[in-house]
Amino acid sequence: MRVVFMGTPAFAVPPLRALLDAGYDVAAAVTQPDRPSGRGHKLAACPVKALAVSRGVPVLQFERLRGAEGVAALSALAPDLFVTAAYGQILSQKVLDIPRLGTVNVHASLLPKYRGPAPISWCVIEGETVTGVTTMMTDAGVDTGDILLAEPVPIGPDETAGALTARLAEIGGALLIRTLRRIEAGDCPRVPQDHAAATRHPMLKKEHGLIDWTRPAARIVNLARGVDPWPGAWTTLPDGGVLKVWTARAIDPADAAEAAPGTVLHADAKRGMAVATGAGVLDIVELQAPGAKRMPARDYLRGHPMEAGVMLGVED
RNA sequence: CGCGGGGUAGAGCAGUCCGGUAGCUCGUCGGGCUCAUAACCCGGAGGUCGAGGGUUCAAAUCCCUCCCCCGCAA
Repeated sequence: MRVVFMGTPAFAVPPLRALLDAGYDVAAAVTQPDRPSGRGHKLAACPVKALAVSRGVPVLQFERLRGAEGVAALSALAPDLFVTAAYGQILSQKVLDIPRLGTVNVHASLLPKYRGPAPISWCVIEGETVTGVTTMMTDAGVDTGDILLAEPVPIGPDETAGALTARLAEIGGALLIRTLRRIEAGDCPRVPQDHAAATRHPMLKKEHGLIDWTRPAARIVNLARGVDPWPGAWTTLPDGGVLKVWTARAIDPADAAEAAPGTVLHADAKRGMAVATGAGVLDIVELQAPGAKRMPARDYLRGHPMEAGVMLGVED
């Protein structure tokens, strides 16, 4: 079977590797164009491109895949199937019509829940305990196509989006191969989604990491997990600097503090850093100060004494 | 050439502007005190000050080059 793979970030790497290892004829890997990024605006190849290059798979990059140039280039490959995984562009009907067998997408949630471009982060932010990977036939909508196979995956209580992404990617690679085998065998299930039960979450933005101290501590813990490694849960220090909260736990203080949400209850190298929230207290375990790398809160406090009573996240 | 912050003992930092014996808070090791403790007291070990070059009687500190880390922006 002749396949064209489309994907860009790290999540798409295991699926592509699985295709190659399973012996599929991958005619090309399509990724988002290299963009100036990172410090110094260096041009960097995305993870999928890096893998494709190392395995000798031709790489195609289109500013607009649905443009005439993209359609022509893809048609010329005469593919049986498209496989997509976090590609980053919406495929037009004209593109979807190219492969004989259609387009299979690997999506990191149990559809129809968590449609959209950042399902893993949102699952963790929302405090889900189970998510999964779904393979589906891509149609003109976003994550709306018929479901092929799905595999539930439990989310660890302390698992971050980054760690979960790595796990789901591997599971997604295996599920993809099982899906293709059954398509080839002609016995792959295919059921329409229950659109009424669908939920959709947006692309993750920097602002999604902003901590609202009036929310319960447990929710802030989930936020920190869900936006790790990007964009990170953050709040502001009195001097305007940004303090990122990477790891935290919710505690139920016996001394039931009645401080306003955002108030630092204590912050020292011995006891760590505790902040009042809308419900419960947030014990900050790992944080990141301006210009520094992430580190245990106790380490940070050794060199940066902070007085109790400081307000975090106050208005500018 | 996108903008900015940083690299000093195992950890987190001060010292750099204005050159002159390497400091702080911890950790660690040994001793003491205490019914006890994340407590307290005494003592010790531990550092090519990111790398290389230059200036100087003298460089963590001033000048040049390079490496690495972080934030913003994408």
